[in-house]
Amino acid sequence: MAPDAGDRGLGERPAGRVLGPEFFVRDTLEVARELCGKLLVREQDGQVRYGRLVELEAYLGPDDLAAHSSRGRTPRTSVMFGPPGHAYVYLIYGQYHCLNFVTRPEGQPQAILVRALEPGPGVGRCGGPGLLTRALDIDRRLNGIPLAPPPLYVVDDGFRPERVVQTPRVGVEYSGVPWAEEPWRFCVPGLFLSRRLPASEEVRAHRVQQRARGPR
DNA sequence: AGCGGGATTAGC
DNA sequence: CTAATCCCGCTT
Repeated sequence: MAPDAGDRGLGERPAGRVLGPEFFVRDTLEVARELCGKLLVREQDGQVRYGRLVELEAYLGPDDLAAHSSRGRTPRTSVMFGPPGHAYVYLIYGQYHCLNFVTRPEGQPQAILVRALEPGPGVGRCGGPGLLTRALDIDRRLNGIPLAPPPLYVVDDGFRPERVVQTPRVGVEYSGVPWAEEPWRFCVPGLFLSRRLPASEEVRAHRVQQRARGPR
């Protein structure tokens, strides 16, 4: 008899390597860049949904004044000060949740914000940090959990993006120079980004796509 | 106890 | 450009 796994539209775990603490403990900018193109997987009630990470921002606290951890350890930000490879989830503007991956060893409060996801199986529209968490039903219940299956984890399925573009981070103007200008937003050019890239990069991305499509 | 603001989004 | 919406962190 066929086992009932994979039936009823539950979906299956994507093939690949699950990224653990040894991946996230490294230099935050390096981790952010390498996360581009990896799969974010959400498991809930036996259901598996996932999408590909296409936009991430590094927050290098405590020195980085745009990072929550720059104001010291508080109940809200305590997870950022903890061990790597954990989810830091917080509520923003009273209505949206933002998902971060904690990086660096315990005591170094750095993290990577997930800003956009190219939707995969079971994932609807999700163009922005507050919308992708809604699409994957991620909220503060998941704050502080280790990134491991289940219920939330990252998979390297072997895909390597052709290009990764860096720009300044979004919505941190208040932190002032140089923090507001550091190019710590990492994007895989294409649709699904939370915001458009600088015009020069859009043109480049368009050319790359045309070349990939081929002439005619 | 009160107050101001925010790593966002949708709508005018 | 602005309202929505509420938790958090700091001041009183």
